[in-house]
Amino acid sequence: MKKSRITLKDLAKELNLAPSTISRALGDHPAISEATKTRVKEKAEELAFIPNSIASSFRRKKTRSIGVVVPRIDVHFHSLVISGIEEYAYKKGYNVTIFQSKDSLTREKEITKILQNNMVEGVIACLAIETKRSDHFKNLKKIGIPLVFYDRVPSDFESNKIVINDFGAAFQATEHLINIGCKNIGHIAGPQTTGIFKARLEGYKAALKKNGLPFHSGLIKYANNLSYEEGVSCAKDFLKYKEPLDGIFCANDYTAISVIQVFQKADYKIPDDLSIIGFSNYPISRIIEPNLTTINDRAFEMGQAAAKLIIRQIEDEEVLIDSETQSIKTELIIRESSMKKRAV
Amino acid sequence: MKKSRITLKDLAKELNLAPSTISRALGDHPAISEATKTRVKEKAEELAFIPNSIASSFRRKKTRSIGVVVPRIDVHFHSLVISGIEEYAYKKGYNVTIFQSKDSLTREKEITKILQNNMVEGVIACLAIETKRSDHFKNLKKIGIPLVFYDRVPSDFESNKIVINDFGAAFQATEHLINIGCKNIGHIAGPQTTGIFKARLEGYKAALKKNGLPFHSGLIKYANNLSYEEGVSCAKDFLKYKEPLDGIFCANDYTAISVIQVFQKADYKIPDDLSIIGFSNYPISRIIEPNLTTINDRAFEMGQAAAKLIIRQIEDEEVLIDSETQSIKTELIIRESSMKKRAV
DNA sequence: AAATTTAACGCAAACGTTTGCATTATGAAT
DNA sequence: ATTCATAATGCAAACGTTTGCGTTAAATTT
Repeated sequence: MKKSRITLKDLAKELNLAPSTISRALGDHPAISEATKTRVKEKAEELAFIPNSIASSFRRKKTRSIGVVVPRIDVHFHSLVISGIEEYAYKKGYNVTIFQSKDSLTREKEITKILQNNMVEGVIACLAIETKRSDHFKNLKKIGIPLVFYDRVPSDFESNKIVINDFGAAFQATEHLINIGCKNIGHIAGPQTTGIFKARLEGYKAALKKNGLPFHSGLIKYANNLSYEEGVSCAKDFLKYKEPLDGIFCANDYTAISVIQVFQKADYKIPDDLSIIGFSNYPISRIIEPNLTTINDRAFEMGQAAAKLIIRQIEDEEVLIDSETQSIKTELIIRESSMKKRAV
Repeated sequence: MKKSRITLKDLAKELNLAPSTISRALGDHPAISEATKTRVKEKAEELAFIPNSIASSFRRKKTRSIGVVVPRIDVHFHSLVISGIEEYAYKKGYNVTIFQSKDSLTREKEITKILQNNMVEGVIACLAIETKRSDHFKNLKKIGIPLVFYDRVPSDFESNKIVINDFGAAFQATEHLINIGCKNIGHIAGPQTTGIFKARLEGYKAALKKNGLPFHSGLIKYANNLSYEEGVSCAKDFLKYKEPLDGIFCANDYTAISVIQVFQKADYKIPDDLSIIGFSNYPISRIIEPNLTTINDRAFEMGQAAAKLIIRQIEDEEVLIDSETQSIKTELIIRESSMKKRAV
């Protein structure tokens, strides 16, 4: 098990050169002649020399790795973001280390503590649901570790953010329902303690208002975790509403699918009697019948953008920008669940 | 940005102690008196001392991190495995660094090369689809890095593996169809170059054979990537089969759902006319109507088992076991798609 | 021919922590 | 009073790489 591996010094001895020369030769330093460079590289190849990246990291104080803190890896949205991060980071020669907070504040605090150990050069994070105050992240920033948040971003301090325009997307979705002729439009909202769900609700309301549609509080159902099961119960409530709904915009796809199924069982024709729109473009949305109209939140691209931003922050010597917020363009994907056959 | 952080030496000077004493005090070494231990710890707290884990890793040759190589992070199965890995690793004080091969052999080779840089103490991997020979992983093993494969494991060299009994699970699923009265059972098979799909096909065949059901090659459709779309086309082929099928076992959930939808459109009643079973217990399987009977492949538990195994290998001084294969128990989840209303 | 530049490489320190061994002080045993 | 064990701490090297600066020899200029 314990093989002592070849070091740069070994190479040096073998070639009768100084370690510094080896180091520079392998790093293509201009002050080394081409001749010795190839000599060194050949010998390195021959002896299967593998540089000790830990020693290197230690010496230059650069680990070329970034930490990612997500609520849960197995939530499709986050796995897409991570994929985007890895994709970009890999290209740039960075590797990514993952932590899941499991939406627990305590665990998130633990993680931020761990991340202070010089392990990572930058941190990308999505706040845990439980997190209201993010001082633990401030500590990271304080010791000079660049920080980028995505999706659920802190509201209590300035920082780099990758977000989508939840308000705009919700507005667009709701207005689409209005445009196809819906008059009684409901909304399944997420927990209002979280900014993105608040924004989606506001977008919904704004679209109603702009188009002169009345708004009743009964048209909104609040869900805590937007699970499929919660969606079912919200949908059943909607069924009992005083007048029949003809459109529902849901804060995510799972609840939207609940609505489809519940209303179908109640003999509603989708989309003719009721049009439905979800949020996130989960794989299931193009499989469920009718296919679900939804918002493509471009999770993968968010990840890429986050990685790009954090790496720029890491590498730029002179950071002039104190903080930056990027809003990724969303897209309304219109599918069957909002295509009425009757003319409008 | 560039704050020079407090080091262990600084602490030592501050307290008029030797660095070695500080190190030992913080590490609760028995040879240090309780008095100085608390003195040191208090000062450390006061000055917000954060140990430099890179320096530590460098000195002790232990990084406490494990590398994970997956085809794609955003495939639900893998994100669940990663979640399981992170969960266990985190508890044990390890962190996990993720790489995606994107199912490309070249990229996988690049990654294994990177992983030789002393960065990680162990590697957990699932082979890329393209990978037939896994010499690049042998290199890792050669330099003493413990290796654990999961799901798609190499067949060309001995190594630690976390698998499920694909044969047994397929056998159980098929036999369940037989038990509820199916006589003409089809199978949508995955690429036969991959061991797990081969085993699922074999399990299907074995169940037919054991129960005296005839087997026709027309009962099997081969898919390359088992996508939803491929499933649709396989299902349409099945519709044209000389005699009507009454049961179909699919190598994954997506194709099973295609089958449900295609046959429903052809006015089949599911499960009465046709019973269907998928594989993997994807979230969609409990949402689609009728709910899909499927195999729980326990991805999360596989991840946990892989992490447990790799950490044991890392920490055990005397590794007596050369290689170990763990087979995780699967579970047939019976849902509506295989519950016939007529008695059998 | 002497002075100066340039090219190529070596020296040695440094990064922050850990650890085997040595040292000192303290109390116990002879 | 001396020896011996024990407890608590210090010394210094080591881990492998990088880097500023010094050195040498060759090439160029005056």
